[in-house]
Parts: sequence; structure tokens; C-alpha cells
Amino acid sequence: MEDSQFAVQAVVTKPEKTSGRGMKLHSSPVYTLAKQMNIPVWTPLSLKDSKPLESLKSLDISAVVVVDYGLILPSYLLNWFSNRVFNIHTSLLPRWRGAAPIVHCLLAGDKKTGVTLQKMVPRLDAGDIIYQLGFDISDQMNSLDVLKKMESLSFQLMSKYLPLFLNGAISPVSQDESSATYASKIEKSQLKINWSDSSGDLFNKVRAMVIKNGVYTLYQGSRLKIWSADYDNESHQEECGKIMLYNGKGLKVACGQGHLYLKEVQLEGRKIQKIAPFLRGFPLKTGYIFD
RNA sequence: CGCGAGGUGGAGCAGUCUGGUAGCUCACCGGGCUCAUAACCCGGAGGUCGCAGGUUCAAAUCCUGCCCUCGCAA
Repeated sequence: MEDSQFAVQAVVTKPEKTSGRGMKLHSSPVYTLAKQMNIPVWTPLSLKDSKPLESLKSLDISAVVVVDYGLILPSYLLNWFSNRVFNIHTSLLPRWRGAAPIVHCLLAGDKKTGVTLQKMVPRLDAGDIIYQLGFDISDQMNSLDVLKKMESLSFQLMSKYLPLFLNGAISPVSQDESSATYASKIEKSQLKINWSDSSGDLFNKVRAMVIKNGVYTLYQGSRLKIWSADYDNESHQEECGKIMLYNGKGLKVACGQGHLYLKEVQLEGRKIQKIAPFLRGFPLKTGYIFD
């Protein structure tokens, strides 16, 4: 942001809170960066009360951009800066409105996604679309790769297309409500692998959940995370979750339909490892059934 | 003071409980063998056992402090 033609007048972010190992005090990266650059920062606990932010009104603000804030934006803010509040959403709206668009688009096996610059309205991600930048998702991409791609595209939206809109060169388009889909929040329970799922679904799940700290299965009571995998659709009669064999493609595991090949894994308390070196130090038993 | 695991040749681990020669799989170098293989056989190099103290005739191993990595939970 600091490179664009905008001057950042103020930053509002969540307050510092205790978190992480040892429950130490941590602040958001935005907070840290803003402090370094001597930009005024507000960190209200809640936005229900408008008083803490009153002083924002006196600033010369041409646009308010909301990025990944996690708290519901109250209507008084929209009123203060009417028609000047924008949001960058990490999907091609109206598909995947809501909390976890990147994860859901990978879970669904979407071949395309993108970022959307929209107007903020009281309804969730339902604002008029100012501009969208799309791209193809390859089988090799996981959710982190997608996010990384989106970061650069988001920057383009901010630095190029937002100014164009503010100058009147772009007119917003309303969303097609009939094709809207919603990306619900991801629950912890969704991170455990259900081996009766099809290999294709599990392959998508592995890629999608990387950004959520990875999917896992249980081996003799210990968590084994799966960071990357491959799959086939061969039919078989084996029990779901059974370790079949190890070959150049990975560690072959039977699924509800087809097989998943584990390529990068991580056991509790250890580092992420390619499957070959991992098996050297921790030989998984062929024939074991993952839970 | 949220709970827990770990730091040992280049990689991954065992050894720590019960102190006494630095071990295994792989990679690497040299040699051999095979039509062939993540192949096999023989030989070799490579380690301040995270750091700092302490106990001991003797510490990877026991005690204390610190650094770093990771899993869970928030």
C-alpha cells in the first residue's frame, strides 16, 4: 500500500491480545507495520460504540478499504463515509460470499477464482462489483499458493482500479443474486480426514486446508498431518484408510474410491517432511488402518 | 505462568529411564557386480551429541539456567 498514490491516513485493527504458546501478547502484523510507519492506529475492542472512532470523521478520507477485519462493520461507519467504503474479497463474487472463500473454492474443485473489489453494503459481500481480476487454479496449487497470487492481484485492484473508479472511469455492476453461494466458516472437525471420502475430494481437501494448518489423520493415536498428496481413481476392495505401499508417487492409502498418495507429512511435534525421509525415521506399517 | 513433543555426521532417527568404545536407514566418495531396478556386494570420509554451568574417576545420558523448532489449545 505504501507504494501507491494514496496516503494512508489511519489504521483500525484489532487490539493486541494474548495468544500463541505461552499466551504471550501478540499484535496483528498490520498494527506493527502501521506503528513503524507512524500511521495513527485505532484498536477498538468492539465497533458497537461509535465514540472511539469519532475522530476519524475529521480526517480527509477519500476511501475506506476494509480487508480481513473479522468484526461486523456497523452501519454508522457506512453512513459516515457513504459510498466510499470498499472491500477486497478473495473470490469471484457472487460465488463464495463469506468467511472462507479460498478454502471453499478449492474444496469444490473450482478451476478458476480471483479477487473482487466491491462496495461495502450492510449485507454480507453483496455490494456492487467495481472490478474483478481472475486466474486459473492448477492441480499443483494449494490454498497458500492461491492466497499469494491474490495478494498481488489485490494490490492491483487497490492501486489501479480503485482510483479509476474514484475518477468515474469505472461504473460498478450489481451482483447476480441467483448465482450467489456462501463459504461458511471452517470447523475444526473438518480438518480430520474421513477416509471413506473419494480420493479426488480428499486431494482437494488437502490442498484447501493448507491455509487452515493442514488436514490430519491418526496413526496409533498421534496426529499425522498431510501437507501435500496425489491421487488416482483405481477401484479396489480394500478397507478405507489402509496403508497399501510406498512407491515413487508417495505412500498409497485406500480411500472410499481410489487411492491417495501422501507426499509431504508431519507427525506431532516434528517438522514437515517429504514422505521418503519421513519413512526412514518413522516407518509406518503397511496394512495399518488410519483412523 | 494454558497443555505437550523435540534439538545426536549432509537428511531422517535410535541410544537418555538403568552414566562407561558414537549406532541405524539414506545421501555422499572410491571399488565391484547386473540387460535391468528407490537394485545388490565391498571399502571410505564426515559428529563441539542446541548453548552455558554443576555433580562424577567418567556425562549424549543425572541436576540447574538459557536459546531454538514443532503439535494442541485459545
